[in-house]
Amino acid sequence: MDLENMEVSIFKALAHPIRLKIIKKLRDRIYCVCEMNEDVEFSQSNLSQHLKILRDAGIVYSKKEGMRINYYIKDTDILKIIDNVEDIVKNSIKSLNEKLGE
Amino acid sequence: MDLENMEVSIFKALAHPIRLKIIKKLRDRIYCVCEMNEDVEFSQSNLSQHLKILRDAGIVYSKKEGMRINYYIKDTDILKIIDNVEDIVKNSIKSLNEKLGE
DNA sequence: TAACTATATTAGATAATACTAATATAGTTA
DNA sequence: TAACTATATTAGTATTATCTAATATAGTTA
Repeated sequence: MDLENMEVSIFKALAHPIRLKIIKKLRDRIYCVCEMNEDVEFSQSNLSQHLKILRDAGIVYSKKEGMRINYYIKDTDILKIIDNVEDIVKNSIKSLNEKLGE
Repeated sequence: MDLENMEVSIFKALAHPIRLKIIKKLRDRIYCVCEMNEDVEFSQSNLSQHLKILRDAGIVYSKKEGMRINYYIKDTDILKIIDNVEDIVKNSIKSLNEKLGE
């Protein structure tokens, strides 16, 4: 796979509400799959598939620890991207509100 | 649309090789649609549809200038994200090569 | 070793996205 | 005003992604 496609596959991995939520959770601390499964509205197999997509994109990795499999952010640089996109959205809403208030 | 979904729609917009290529072109200078169409392997309507997706995501905007419609990066903060993802991919390849060389 | 726990994988249905070809729009030049 | 240029939109098809349900794996405890 070439550079361009690797970049696209990272964006694809980020481009889903469930996966974005998972990454944001892992920003704060480690989670095992069972914990993630708790506060999630969809099936266990679906969560597992999303985790695989994140693993394949090189964004997270998993480690067996005791009974559980814990997930970690692999490349914390990815968090910069998340921060950036959060800022972009917040700013675009802010400037929209300013326009409406004029 | 809530914040989370706006973030996802930005990532979705970035998650396609053609659209990523368009954004990278526009990083350097303004392009009209006709120019973009030239060095592109797919149909004009397809390009137009991708441009619409980028417009709808708030990443680019278009302006009629003379006969042409020129495209611009709307929010240059988006370029930081592109830069970040390029770095992430380059670094991951670099560290992979280092591991192989050990 | 049987039952249990935690997680992953597969198969198949449904939904979303991307593509091409055809058509529409709107401004321009002959 | 007819033909032309640049771009957008629509319709239909093909491809890809997502979801659920079922099944598999592998370690653990009774």
